[in-house]
Amino acid sequence: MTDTATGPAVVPDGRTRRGEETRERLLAAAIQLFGSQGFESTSMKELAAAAGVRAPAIYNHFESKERILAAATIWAMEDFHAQVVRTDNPAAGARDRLANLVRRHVIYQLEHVQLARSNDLVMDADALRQLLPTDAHAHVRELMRQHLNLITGIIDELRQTRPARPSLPHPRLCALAVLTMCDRVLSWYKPDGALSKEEIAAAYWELVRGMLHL
Amino acid sequence: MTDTATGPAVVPDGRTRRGEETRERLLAAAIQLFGSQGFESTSMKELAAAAGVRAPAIYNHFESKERILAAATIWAMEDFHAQVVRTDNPAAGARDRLANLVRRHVIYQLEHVQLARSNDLVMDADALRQLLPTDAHAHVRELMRQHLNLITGIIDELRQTRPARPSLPHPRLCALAVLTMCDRVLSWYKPDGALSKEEIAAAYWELVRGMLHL
DNA sequence: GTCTATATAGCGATAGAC
DNA sequence: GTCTATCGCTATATAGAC
Repeated sequence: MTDTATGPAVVPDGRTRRGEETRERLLAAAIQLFGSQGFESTSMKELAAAAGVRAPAIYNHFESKERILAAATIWAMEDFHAQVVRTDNPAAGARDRLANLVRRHVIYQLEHVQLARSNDLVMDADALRQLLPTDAHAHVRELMRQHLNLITGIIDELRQTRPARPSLPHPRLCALAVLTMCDRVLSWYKPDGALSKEEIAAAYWELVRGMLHL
Repeated sequence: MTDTATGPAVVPDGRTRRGEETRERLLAAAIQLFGSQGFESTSMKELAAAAGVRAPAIYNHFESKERILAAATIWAMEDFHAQVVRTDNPAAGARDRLANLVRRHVIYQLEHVQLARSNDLVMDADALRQLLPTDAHAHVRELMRQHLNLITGIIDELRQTRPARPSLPHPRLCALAVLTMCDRVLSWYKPDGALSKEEIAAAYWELVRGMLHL
């Protein structure tokens, strides 16, 4: 039917209701399977089974496997952006804004493991990014750009309000380092560890704080 | 013939010389292609073409596609370990040792892009790690463990020699953060930037230094 | 919308000549 | 050791009944 990421603008009637639910189950399954196994290693048959249908039924909702990747990626990126980036309060102090952005980023990764892993897989691998249709590619890049610009601006503001140590790298480099660290929290946090999510986030902020000499 | 990573211990005679060269070209092609496209997206035909042979000839050197991944991964990991980890001088001061480990790690990533990317792909993705035969998996894990232990020990030593800020996270957490940052340098360093490799490495050390309050 | 059945293509891997 | 030819299988995607 449609393969836009945000879904139809109209409220579905009874006739299309089951189709909508299947579409959503397919998207959820895609995020789960692509994130844990990778895109190429997941077959349409496997994906369909995870959503409770047969493989050909997928094509009633998405025109190709790549379009499923695009829809799932955009959905996951938008969710991250809404919960981490858009909750920033520009009226607050720069230091609090950065602390909250780092904290929400880390907590998000820990609370949405599969979703975050799915995002990372697409963000990291050039190969996967090339699989995305150009419109989805542009959409995702724009969201990443906004996030990076936000962090860079805050770090820049912090540097101007206090006597910056001259050896500290350029704000954009610092912002990239912070984002990279937050993105990769799942690669070293072991859920069986003794630390809670909040403790991990606090430790993370402590590291970032030191890194930027705040 | 054989698919060990280190190659045969004897000097090859004239008869097997061409075979050795083909094997090495296959390994180099595997690192290049797996690193840029991913394992699943690279076909045996493609791999063979990059090495200048036909697909069936691969099976004279490796018994399966997974064994190529294992040999290429171990080769790349050993190379990294030899150039970054084993060059550590235990007699030097802790701070210099850490600085050099960070610097060599960053420079290595920048100078061996494809190789590093290949390593990262295997290290990060659980899916890829599961593709490795168990012996290769154990080998790789042991190298990673040694590296992490080395960094952790140095950070621990640094903390004991100076009045540590109590809020700083556990040495192992700090070590993981440092390693993660170094591993991901390629995700944010754009080669078209104005910074040289040495400048990138210096900026990186500056960030790590601040993070650990050194 | 979902199904069974199928088309079409490419995959990893093998057989056997040279 | 490398080749041509091919096997057996699975992949994505489509056709048409319901």
